[in-house]
Amino acid sequence: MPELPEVETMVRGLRGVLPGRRLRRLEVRDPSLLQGCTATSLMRRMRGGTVADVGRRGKWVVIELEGDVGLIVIQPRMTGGFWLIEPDRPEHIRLSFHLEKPDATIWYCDARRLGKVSWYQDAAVAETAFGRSHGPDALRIDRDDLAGRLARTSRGIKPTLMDQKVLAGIGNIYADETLHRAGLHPERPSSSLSADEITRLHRAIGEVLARAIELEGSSFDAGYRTVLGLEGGFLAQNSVYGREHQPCPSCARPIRKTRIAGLIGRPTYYCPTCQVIPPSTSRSR
DNA sequence: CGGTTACCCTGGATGC
DNA sequence: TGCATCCAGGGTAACC
Repeated sequence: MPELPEVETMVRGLRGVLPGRRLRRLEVRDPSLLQGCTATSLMRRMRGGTVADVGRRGKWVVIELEGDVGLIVIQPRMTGGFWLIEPDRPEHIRLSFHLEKPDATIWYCDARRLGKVSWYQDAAVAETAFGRSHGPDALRIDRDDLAGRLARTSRGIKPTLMDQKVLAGIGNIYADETLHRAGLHPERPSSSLSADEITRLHRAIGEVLARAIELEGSSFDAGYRTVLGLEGGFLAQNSVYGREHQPCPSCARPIRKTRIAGLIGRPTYYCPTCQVIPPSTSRSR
């Protein structure tokens, strides 16, 4: 579920609590999430460690420990999330961070278990691993870098925006919102965008993500919540995602829901009036 | 190599 | 109520 704004919200929540705290014990309740390390080795390493910092790389949550303890990287994927409080006691707990002074527990939960947890020796090793599968962070990429990356591919602009190797952090919701804000059809070949369109798109990415972070991300159903168990407010103010048949905020014509090439089984929402493919760049369908 | 699809998992919503 | 079906915010291996 979580895309950049949801992960950023998790990280901000954790950052208020974890840095400086000593970890009495890390409990791995579901070893199948671990990548490249065993539950025993991870628990042994973490025991007694002190958290130095919590950060975000794309959609990764990075928890760095002091000394040579290394760092834990958590990829929440679709349904992963953290809980700082006990509403009842969350379901689907996969990791428990048992803190001390005062005693407290932070849970990492993941209903669908698609998320991943890994351990890295140090920040440089983690950075290298990240770089192998990711481009620049969507909040930091500059306009010309984005332009160069789009020029290199003819696939639809939406699958390209969601490709973490191109830029890191955008998923299905924010791709749709960004493209609507920029007035671009999701199937426009990436390399067909004009300089002006790229500038618009770059600006829309920054604006949409910043707004979503302010509103603490997007919640629906029983999915994503902030670390305090609260719903994010973005989907109450967004333009297209999840709004099939509802009026476009710009032109009031109905939003359309569809499926597009390159994105298997995932919905795409757009405004057929505000987001059109110019005749010169249309592809046969 | 670029682009696309199958598949990983499971809970919740919807429909009959 | 019970059961079947569909749906989902991500990512990667494998395929054409």
